[in-house]
Formats: sequence, C-alpha cells, structure tokens
Amino acid sequence: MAKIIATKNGSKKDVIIHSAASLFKEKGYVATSMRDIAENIGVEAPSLYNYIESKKEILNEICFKVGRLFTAHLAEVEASAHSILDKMESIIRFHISMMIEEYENVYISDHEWRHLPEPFLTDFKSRRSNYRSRLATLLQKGIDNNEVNRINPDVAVLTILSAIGGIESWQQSSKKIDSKSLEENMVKMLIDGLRNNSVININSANNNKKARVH
Amino acid sequence: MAKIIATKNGSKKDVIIHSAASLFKEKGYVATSMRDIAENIGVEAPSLYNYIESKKEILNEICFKVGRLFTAHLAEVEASAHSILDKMESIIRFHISMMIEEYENVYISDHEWRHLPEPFLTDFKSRRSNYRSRLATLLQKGIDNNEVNRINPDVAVLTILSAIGGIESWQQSSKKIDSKSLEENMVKMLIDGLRNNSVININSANNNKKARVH
DNA sequence: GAAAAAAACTAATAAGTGTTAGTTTTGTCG
DNA sequence: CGACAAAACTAACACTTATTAGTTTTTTTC
Repeated sequence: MAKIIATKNGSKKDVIIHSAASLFKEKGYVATSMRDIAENIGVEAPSLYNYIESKKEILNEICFKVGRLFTAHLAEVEASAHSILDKMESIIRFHISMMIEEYENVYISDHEWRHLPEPFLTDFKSRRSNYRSRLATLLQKGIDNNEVNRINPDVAVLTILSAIGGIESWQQSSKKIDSKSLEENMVKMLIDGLRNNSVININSANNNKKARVH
Repeated sequence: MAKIIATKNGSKKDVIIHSAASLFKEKGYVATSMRDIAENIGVEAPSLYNYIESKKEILNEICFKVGRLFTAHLAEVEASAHSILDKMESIIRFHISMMIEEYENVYISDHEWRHLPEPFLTDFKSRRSNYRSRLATLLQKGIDNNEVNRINPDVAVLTILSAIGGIESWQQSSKKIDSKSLEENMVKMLIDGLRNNSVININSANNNKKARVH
C-alpha cells in the first residue's frame, strides 16, 4: 500500500496535480488516464478521489492558475510608468521565464484548454481574449507614439505569444541552449521586430542599444 | 444507407482523411472516435475500414503529407541563388500560406504528431529535426555574411516556426484580418527581427526597403 | 435480368474509460 | 492497547474505444 506524500511546498492535492501535469504534457489530457496518474504516484486510481473531484478539475486548476499568473503580471506592467517597448519587453521576459520555470503548466494551458468543461471553457476563452486585447492596446499606443513599427497589433501579439509558446519544443531538443541565452536571443529578435527604426523617436525613452554605423 | 462519395479531387480514402482532419483539428486526435468520423460523413464506423487500415494510418498520412510539402519547398529554396534573407522570406511565406490554405493538416502535424505509432514517430521526429537544422544552417550563413543579426540561429528558427504555427488561433478569432495582410505583417515583423541593422552590409543584395533617418 | 464485385450494414469482441460503493488497512491520540 | 479517523484498497458500474466477422444491400458488368 503506497501513499500519496505531501511535501513542504504542496498538499497531497498538489502532488496529484503535479503528477498529472507531467503526464498531460507528455501524452495529452485525453490520452492520460486516471490510472496513469495514479500509477505515476504509486497508488490506485480510486485513491485519487479522496483529494480531487474529477479529472476535469485537475485541468481546470492548471489552466486557471496559469491564467491568473499572466493576468496579475500584465496588470502590474500596465500600471507601471515605463515606455511601451520596455513594457512589452517585460511581458515577453515574463512569458519566457514562465515557459521555462512552469513549462508543463503553461504548455497544458496553451494546448489542452479545449478540453475544459463548460462553463469554464467559455470563461477561459473570454479571459484569454481579454488578455490579448490588452496586449494589442499596449502595442497600438506604441505605434501611435512612434515607438513601435507600423504593424497590425493583433498580428504582432499573435506572433509574440506563439513564438514564446514554442519554447516547449525546445526542452526536449538535443542541443540545449541555456535558458538565459535563450531568453536574451528571443527578446532581441522579438523586440527588434517591433522597434520602429524608420524615424527618430522623440517620444520614447531611447534605450536602443544597437550600435549603428552610418 | 448513406455512401462515401469520391470527388474529382479525391478518392474515397481522401474524403475520410479530410473529414477526420477536420475533427482532429477541432477536438484532437485522441478525443476523436472512428464513430465521430463516420458520422461526419454519414456512414457507420466499420464502413471506413473498407478504405483505411486503422485510425493511426489517418494520422500518418496527414503528418507525412505535410512534412513532404515543407521538405520539398525547402529543397527548392536551398538550390536557388537568392540572398539568405530572401530565402528565409520565401520559407516564411510558404509556411504562412500553408498555414492558411492547409491549416487543418498543418495544425494536426504540429500538434498531434505525438500520437503517431512507431516506427513512424521516430521517423517523423528525425525528419523534423533535420528540417530545423537545415533552416538553422541557412541562418548561420546569413550571420556569417552579416546579412542576419547576430542571434542564435536555433532560437531564431524556433521563434519563426512557432510564431507561424500560432496562426491557427487566428482562424477562430472574431476580428479576422484578411490573410494577405496577415502574411505581410508577419513577414515584416519576423524579417525585421532577423535583419542586421548594425552594419552596412556589402555582401548581401541590399533589399532593405526601410527609410532611415540619420 | 442474372452473376459478380463493391460497399454498406449489424453484431460482437476485448480492452479501456472515469467514477462510485463498500471494505480494509494505516496512522493518531488517549 | 483500543478507538477513531484518514486514506488506502478491491470490485464493480455503465460506457466508450478501435476493430473484426459475417451478412445484406447496392452497384457494376455481361
């Protein structure tokens, strides 16, 4: 008779969710059975129901926990006094670090939210849409004050979020780059894709570090 | 007794695969049953087996068909005589147009390949890895001749492919931008993220269209 | 229209699903 | 040690899964 063992940083419920997350990430939500999760812990499937309501509840907890973290960070950034590009950089860095530190949960939230049960599915989609709109609004402000290149802000948001979301395929790659270097390269590429190089920008704090040879 | 009807552009097997693709895209491979696919056509599930071997065969056909298209295009580009940035732009445009015109298949290939049966899974992963390596090699050449910004080419490949892969979440978005404009904006942002702005580049064909105020 | 082939059907299989009920073991506290 | 609660277990449920076998219907061919 094995046991579910709570740790300092988590209740027994957390242990189950963490074990499930690892499998959801690897095989997908639908392809992971309650028996798989239980076996991964070293216990029989019905024992899990002493701590959780249902399989769907696990997915809920994962997706909404991730959502809350992103929303909280965005609110902070919105309230700050930095330039638009600095705000965007902060958001991009936060996304990348989340992808590295919490990558199982973020991956699941990104890829398995379809399987959320109603009414949580509708709620999740609306929150996600709201998050993206707020990012697009931020970019639009940057375009208006000539900090940001003239691109469609919705496309830019889509591009940035997707690019970062792809980091998951990195983890399992053979040639592993260290995460700091991954972050710096990605930030550089994405911010350079946003930055307006065509005019001298008198509105924004000039933190353009690139050397220019004229 | 309904029938599976072959069309001009496809055998009955193609009809099944197309119908399956639509469901795989919507609900995922595992969550889609043979009965779902059959019902979508208007037929009973066992009838499908007159044309296909198994459910897994459908996934195989989809993933490898997409893979062949990308590989073929890459080979063409590699053999051409354009600058590195032009080659990259061609590849990016091809990916975007594939995502728009064949988006169900591309999406499935991107998201459901995990469920390929062996030995196809191993084969698929190795082909994908090879494809990415060749893109990284291309970018490295661009860095060496100062066409491309000094970024880690593996990270750049990851960023570009992921960014484009995210177009799927576009299709179901409410504010739909037309696909030509989506393509132009995305190309602009990604190529600007690659282009080396820091030195005058005497090696590459100068097709940098941006106005510079010095 | 009869014979042959193609393509649909129904029925059934064995395996796997999330989950519940009821029971036994384990750990805790006096 | 004895009592009580917590947490594990086994057995079973109703359902769904991909797939096979065998049969009937439809289409094609002469």
